Amino acid sequence: MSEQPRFRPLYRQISELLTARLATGHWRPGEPLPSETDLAREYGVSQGTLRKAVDDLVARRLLVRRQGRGTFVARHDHQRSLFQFFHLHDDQQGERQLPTTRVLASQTVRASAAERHYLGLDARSRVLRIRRLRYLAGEPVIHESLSVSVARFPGLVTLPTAQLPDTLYELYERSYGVTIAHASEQLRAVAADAADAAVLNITLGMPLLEIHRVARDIENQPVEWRVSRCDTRHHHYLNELD
Amino acid sequence: MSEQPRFRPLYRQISELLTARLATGHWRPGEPLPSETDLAREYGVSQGTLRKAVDDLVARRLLVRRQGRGTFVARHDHQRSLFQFFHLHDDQQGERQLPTTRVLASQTVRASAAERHYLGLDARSRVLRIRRLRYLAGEPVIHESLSVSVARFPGLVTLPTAQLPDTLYELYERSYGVTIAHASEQLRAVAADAADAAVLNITLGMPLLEIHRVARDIENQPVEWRVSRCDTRHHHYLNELD
DNA sequence: GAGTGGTCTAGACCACCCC
DNA sequence: GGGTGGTCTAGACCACTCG
Repeated sequence: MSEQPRFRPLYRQISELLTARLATGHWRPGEPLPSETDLAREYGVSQGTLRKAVDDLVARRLLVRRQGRGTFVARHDHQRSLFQFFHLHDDQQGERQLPTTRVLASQTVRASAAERHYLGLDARSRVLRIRRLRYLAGEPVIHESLSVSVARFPGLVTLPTAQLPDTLYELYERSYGVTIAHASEQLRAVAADAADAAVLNITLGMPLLEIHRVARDIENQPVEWRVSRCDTRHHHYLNELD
Repeated sequence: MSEQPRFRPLYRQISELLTARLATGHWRPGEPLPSETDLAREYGVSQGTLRKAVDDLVARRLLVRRQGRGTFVARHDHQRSLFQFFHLHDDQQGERQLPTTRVLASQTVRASAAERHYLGLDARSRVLRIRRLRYLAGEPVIHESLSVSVARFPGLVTLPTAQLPDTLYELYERSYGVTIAHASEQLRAVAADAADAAVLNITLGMPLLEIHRVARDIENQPVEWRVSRCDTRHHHYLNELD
């Protein structure tokens, strides 16, 4: 009994066309789009309508406008990782920074039930599992495990772990044309297990902030599942409600 | 050396005028504003420009548009509390609901250093401190302490604790004309202390999700400081990143 | 100065709600 | 049917960037 929208405004249709075109990689990250007047002519609408469509993609951070220069396909640069995806802050309000990373383990295995569920995979799928330790200001703070579908990232398995960048989303985008557009996180408090204690240099059972994250691409398909366990004695997860 | 904006668009100026007018209570929560054409005429701008100004307040959830009916001052109803301010979800994706509440203690005291800091109070200010237990599906899940300035909420002190509603923001709005417009939260994992253990019916030292929240009014002045300690064995804090 | 995004207008028309 | 928000247009002009 779901309601069908009786009316789809023009700008909505156009924003969907633009989204689809972005998803196919027709324009690459960092590239400029044609000017608004050109795009408006191409789609046969006024500049105002075209702008409303672009507004939508800008709000979803798929495009970036720069006055006087043009409209560009958004990239996963440092700033975006920091503000959209990394919410852990130092308790002393110093300069924010992204963590550095050391890979602890990496293997390809049959997807577990949880991985199949969160990544939308079938029973025979294989995943690449990476376990890593992340440092802030030189101190180990995050013990993290993540999984991606091997089929979705062919060749990633053979990449030496030392060559994995700190921010994987840049790698997904640059090497595979996969753009992480949004993510949903579940937070809980858990007790440190033996593995956590060993690498984070803390005592067994100490409270950790556990973050489950499913990251999705432009078309809302799940791409990566990640569980981060964070030592919050000197850091906190910041969330602005507005 | 901060940059001065060289140019302030008309719609920005008007959205500021509208915001100021809302802050004074010129229109009350739930009330309709004049129609867009009337407001546009009043401010001497076109409907398009007036709409852009209103768009801004709608995005900040200060106003709500209802097609065919009008534009209304937003209210702190159930839905808004649930979606904007309450992020704790049951692990079994059932119907979401707001917690019920039992007040454990209530007192007025000199503001502590932390309270003065978070609420922007001076050394002699007094605060009302409330400690309460919040239940989801009948189970105690959140052990919460909150503080508000006595000066800001005169008379609240004398209200019988049994008459405090589950969602205080409705009370602030209805009885004092104070609208909570946004909040910022800091999350950490902590160990349950004796008081937590007693009321949440858990063991000492068990990991809890601690949420510090400063809630601010339309003019960005801090109104309430709150620390919630949550049992996350069967619940999680949900955050959508997009 | 040429080109881009950003603002603003006046007016027309559409979708929706309620009387 | 009358009023409200929502869409769309064509055109003008402004602010900004870069060569």
